Order: sequence, then structure tokens, then C-alpha cells
Amino acid sequence: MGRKPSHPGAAARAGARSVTIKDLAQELGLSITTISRALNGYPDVGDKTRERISEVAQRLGYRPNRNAQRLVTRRTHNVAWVQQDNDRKFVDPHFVEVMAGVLRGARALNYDVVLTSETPEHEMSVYDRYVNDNSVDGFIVDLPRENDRRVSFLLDAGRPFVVHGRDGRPGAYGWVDIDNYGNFYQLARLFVANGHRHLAFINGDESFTYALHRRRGVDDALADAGLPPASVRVLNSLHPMGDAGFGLTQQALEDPRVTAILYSSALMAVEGHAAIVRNAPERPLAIATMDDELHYIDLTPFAGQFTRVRSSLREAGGALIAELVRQCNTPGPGRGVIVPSRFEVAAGLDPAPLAQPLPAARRQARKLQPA
Amino acid sequence: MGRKPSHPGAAARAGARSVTIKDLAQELGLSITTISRALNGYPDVGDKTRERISEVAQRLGYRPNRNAQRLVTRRTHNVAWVQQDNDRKFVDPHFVEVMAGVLRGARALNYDVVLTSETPEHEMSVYDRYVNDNSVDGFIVDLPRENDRRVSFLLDAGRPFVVHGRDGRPGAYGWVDIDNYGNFYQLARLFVANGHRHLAFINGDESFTYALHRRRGVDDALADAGLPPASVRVLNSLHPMGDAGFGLTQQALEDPRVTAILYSSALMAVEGHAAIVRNAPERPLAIATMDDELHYIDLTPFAGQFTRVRSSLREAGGALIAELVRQCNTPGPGRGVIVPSRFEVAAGLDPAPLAQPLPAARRQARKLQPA
DNA sequence: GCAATTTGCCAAAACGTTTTAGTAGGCTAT
DNA sequence: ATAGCCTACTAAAACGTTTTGGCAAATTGC
Repeated sequence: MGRKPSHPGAAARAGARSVTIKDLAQELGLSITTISRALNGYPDVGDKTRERISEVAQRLGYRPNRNAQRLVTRRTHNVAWVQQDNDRKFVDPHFVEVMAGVLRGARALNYDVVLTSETPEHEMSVYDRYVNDNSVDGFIVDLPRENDRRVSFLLDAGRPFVVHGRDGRPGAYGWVDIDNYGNFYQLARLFVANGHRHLAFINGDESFTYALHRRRGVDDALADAGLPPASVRVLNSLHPMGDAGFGLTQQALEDPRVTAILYSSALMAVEGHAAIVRNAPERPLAIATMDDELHYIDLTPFAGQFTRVRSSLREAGGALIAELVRQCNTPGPGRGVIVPSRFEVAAGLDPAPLAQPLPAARRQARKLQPA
Repeated sequence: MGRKPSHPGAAARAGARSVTIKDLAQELGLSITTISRALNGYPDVGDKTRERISEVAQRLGYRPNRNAQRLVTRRTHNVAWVQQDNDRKFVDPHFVEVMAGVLRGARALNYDVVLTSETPEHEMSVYDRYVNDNSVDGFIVDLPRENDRRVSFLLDAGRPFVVHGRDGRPGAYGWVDIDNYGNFYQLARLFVANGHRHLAFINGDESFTYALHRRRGVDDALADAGLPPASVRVLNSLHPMGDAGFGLTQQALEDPRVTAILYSSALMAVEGHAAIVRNAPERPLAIATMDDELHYIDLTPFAGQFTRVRSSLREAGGALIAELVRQCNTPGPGRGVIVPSRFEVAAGLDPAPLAQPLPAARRQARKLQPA
């Protein structure tokens, strides 16, 4: 601050040289080695000297040139997030929520996040560039598919990275995930235990592992309860946004035997609720949804009506950056982290018309009936 | 690619030295000067030599070390976006939409975006750091208030920056904005011309200039038409997300004289529509909204019913990064850019019950009646 | 055929740090 | 008294580029 150039940009281009370690050395009559070591907390600097140095550094507004540091230390304190740019994905609120968590964590850990979008065709070239030009120390990979090419590439390149979700491959790599399989196994089991025999499951795109694992959880729960596969009708929303929740719910309602609907996202659950209110306000239906605690979506109006599996995506974001930074600082393979989920079971799980408020107390859950 | 380290991270930390300009020089029996000049397109390199160089560079997978380049050129090809981290702002879909545009443009211009979130209290220290440690070449500033401190700081620091919106100060700086004042002036004028005498305006937080300017546009239009200030009831949503649109619309409906509602965001308009359908399905109402062409929100169901002022936030994002890069490359002050808006006037502007489909043809707009 | 110009290349300095390998000088233990 | 060891500092190299200033050889102009 201080000087006022005639126009913005002048200082950046003209001779607005910022204060360097040499300036400090000159001012203090010390070598740049001592300055550097003092500022970086090495023990071989006298207490009085260290104090003089930090006083002058403060006064002159010294900030080490990041690029010089990066060049010599080979650490950038930058991580990359390469987002697919295909019009719809980017604005997915789930992504935004995770990103918010990552950014907050990065700030705390003194890392910066380089965010890039690229079309699927050129996506890998961005990874290739970042790996080879020393732009970043590591990568965050979101929304993996099975045997994701990004994971393959980064494993091969030997760079730190962490996946939000799992890509199904064996072997160690860094990831942060909820127990998608287990959560939906439990959910389906719970509904079966409460007498539901025909479920609809409005899931995401099962070419992504998160949705695939949820699907398997539901399928296995039904199979383990001795119910036929046809007990669940799975409807996939390829675009998590938009009107998928509404339309798919209407489809689900076509089967009169369906007494419960499971949603993979609160966004779709809320829209689905609207569809139910509109098309079948009197029909007894139980609803469960994954609740990622999106800051968009206010589920409080549905508090008593939706059974929820809650897990904060923002928290997952924090875990992602934490594991990535850990990898950057510690030799060894990446680690997997499970983020816990909390079940919040609605007051009554058995079918009830949504349009009416649910009675405060409902009868207890029936026992699981083996077929 | 190629070598397979025993675990991820090994290569990054261990001796996986990437190929440098010196390796090329060695391989080719040339000086590093010639390599550098060849690769950077200088004319004083023979054609045959240049070809040999790029062939070998290609074969060895040479990528210039970005940090070495940054150190010597003093250009990072990075720009910063510092986002306020206060739980709700970050997930604002308007922000995400602009960011998507910025990222797409940045990719095309070969720039990277460093995204940071910080609490309002510490926000300025991030700017301070980025200005002084050579992390970035410039800044993108979103959602300005009047006399925004970020603009003051960056003007003072003399760094390239561009504001999405204007902060009301005189003097030259870089910005990209729509004509908020003019758009809402026209909108209000149009409604008055169609006989509406009592409007509701569901606006954003007027401590942000975008909302303030819209408010002024509406106020001035009514004043110019000779209508008293009380002709418009302004309701401000401090949080653009959530249920603001629904609740504020209910408030707007309390005044039975209101025949038209103006919305500052399609998000609120859609919620408002739900409120109207629910609370006053038969009431004649005309609706207009700013349409930022959010990829979330599907306005097609309301195509005939909403009068829209359309302008793509994603496009604005592209203009932002374009102007910022221009500033980085050209001496001189920043420039202002107006992004155009398109009016799409609904078939019938005069009051009509929303619950019924509008007739295909309506009578012509009445002439403006001076008071 | 010779001077002037152009062409094609290069050595060395610079960017601003960190790190390595020291070195004086004072202190301790014997 | 002396060998050995701390303490507090430093010179120089290194990181991997770009850029400056120059210099031979080839080409051109006359």
C-alpha cells in the first residue's frame, strides 16, 4: 500500500519492485542466509538477531516471493481441482458444497486451490500439464466412475491425490467417502422391516460409483430379506439438477403397489414431494433421502416426514484437503477415510398420506418377516 | 508417465526429476538459450534447428517449469478469486454461474484461477498476501458494495483487477456489469405503460450495488411517470437462497392493490410463483424477473407467463476474465464493459390469473396515461 | 573482392529464495 | 593448556527459466 500509481496495473508492470530478502540483509547488515533461517524458524539464529530481523521484516512489509520459494523447494502449496465443464455438472450444488469445505480447509492449512474447468475430451491434458509443469503439489478428484482414468493417471504419475468417493479399484490410494453401500443397505432394510414390500429408488447416474454402490446396497438388502429383485423399482436421474426429481417421482407413482420412495439426493426428494402433493396427496407413502446438508436446501419443513441419512459434504471437503496435505507432507501411500453418516428416522416409517401432518406417535416398527 | 513408483507420492518427493531445458540442450548439443528462444517463437533460430528442438522436446515430454518461468518473467498466469466464506454466499448459484464462465474463459486464455474463501474479517489479508507474494497477476472481485474496500485496496496497490458489477465510485477501473438501472427502469416503465399502478419489487440486498441500482431504476421510472413513491412496495431478500421468494411473495400479496410483481432473481420468481399458486391462484398478477440464465433453474414452464430480462451470467464471467487478462497485458487503466440484456415480454402483461393458461393473443398494450 | 548486413547461435547474468557446507570464536572438560 | 564442542553466523551453489549483449559465419551489395 502507500504509493498511488496513476492507473491500476502500473505498479505491477513498472518498477514497483517489492522488498526482497536482500533488502533486509542490507538494512540489517546480515547475510541473506541468516534472514532466511531466522524467518523459517531455524534454531541457529540468536534470539536478539531473530527479533531484529522480524521487526525489520514487518516494518518493510517483506513477503517472500512465492515463486522463488516454489522453485527451490519444489513445493507449491497449491492443489488442483479439475472440474468437468459440461454445462450442467459445474453448477451441481453437491460439488459446490464439497468445494466450500475444501476451500475452508485449504485456508486453514495454508494451501491454495487452483480450480480449472475443461471439457471431458481435453480433461486429461490438464492433469498431464499440471503433473509436469510443477503447478501444483496434488489433486482432488471428484465424482469418480469405476476404474476412473484420472485415478489411473495419477497413480501412474505418482502424485499425491485424493478422490472424493471410491473408484472401485483394489489397492491403496487416497480417498474420502461415506459408506454409500452400507447406508442404503440399512435404509432398505429399515423399510422392509417396517413392512414395505415395494420400493422405488430414485438414484443418481449409476455410472458414478456413489450411485452404483447405493444401488447395490438396496439390492443386497432386499435379497438378504428374501425379497425378489422386482421389489424395488430403480429410476436413474442422469442430471441431478433440473426437474428429475419431479418427473421420476411421477413415474414411481405409476406403480400402485409402491409404498415408499428412496431418494439419492435431498434436491430430488424435495421435488418429489411436490410431485406427490400434486399428483397423489392422499396416497400413503414413506420417504427417505440422503441428506448431504446442502446449504441450498432447507429440509426443516419436511423434518418429521423424511427419513434422512445425513452426512455433511462440506465436512467431506475438509477431510479431502486434510488427507491430500497429509500425503504431500508424508511419504507413503494415500489413505482412505470414511466420513460418518447419521440416521434420522422419521416418526412414522410406514405409509402415511403426505398431505396430512403425521400423528405425533406411531406404532412400533414391525419385525422383519423372512419370506 | 511411464515409470511406476511403488506408491503415490514417491515420485513427487523422491528423485523423479522432470526433464529440463538443460536436458534438451545436452541431447541436442545446443545452448539452453537457443532452446528457450526456439520454444518461445523467437525469429533468430534456424528452421531446421527449431524443428529438431520441438521434436526432441515432444519426445522427452519437456514442460517448462512454471515456477522458474514465473520467477523470471514476473507473470504467473494466475488470477485470484477471493470468495467470502459465510455459509450461505458460497453456494449462491449466481456466483457459481459466473465462476463457470470465468473458468471457461481462463482455460481458453491459458490462465489459471486460484480460488480462496475467507471470512469477512480476514478477507483483506488474503488480498494483501496475494498482492505482495507474487502469487497472482490480478483479481476478480464479485458482488461489490458501494465504495467497496476491495476496490480501494486494489486501486491503491496498483494491481490489475476487474469487478463484477460496479461499486459506484467515479474514476476508471475494470468492471463488467449489466445495465441494472436501465433494465429495471424499462421494466417498471413497461408495467406502468400497461396500466399497472401498484407494483411489488422483490429485490436483493440493497447494500449490494446491483440491487441498489435496480431499486433506483424502478423508483425513477415511477417518478418519471408521475406516480407516487408508494406505488411500489420493495421487499428485500437478504439471502438470495432459501425460502425468501416464497415468503416475500406472500407479503407482497397482502396488499390487494398489487397487480404486478418484479423479481430480482429467477430463483425467487419461481418460488414466488409457487406462493401465488398456493395462496391466490385466481388473482390476476403480472410477473417479471431478471433472468440470469442460471443452469439450475428451468424457466421454460413459465415461458409465456414471466416477462424476462435476460442476460447470461456465464457470459459475464467470460467478459470478466477477458478484461482482466487484457489489463495484465496492456498498460493503462481498466475498462468498463456492459453486458447486453434482452427483454422478453410475456404475451400479456396486464393482470391475469396465473393458474389459468394465458390466451394466445391479448389485446395490445394500453398507452401510457400521464397522471 | 571487400565491406556491410543478416543469420544463427551462445555465454553469462538475472529472478529471489533455500540449503549445504562451512568457519570463527567462545565455552567446557580434562 | 588444549582438544573438543557448542553458538551464531556466512559464502556459494542451486532451483530452471528468460533475457541481454554479443559474436562468428554466411549472405548481400557494390
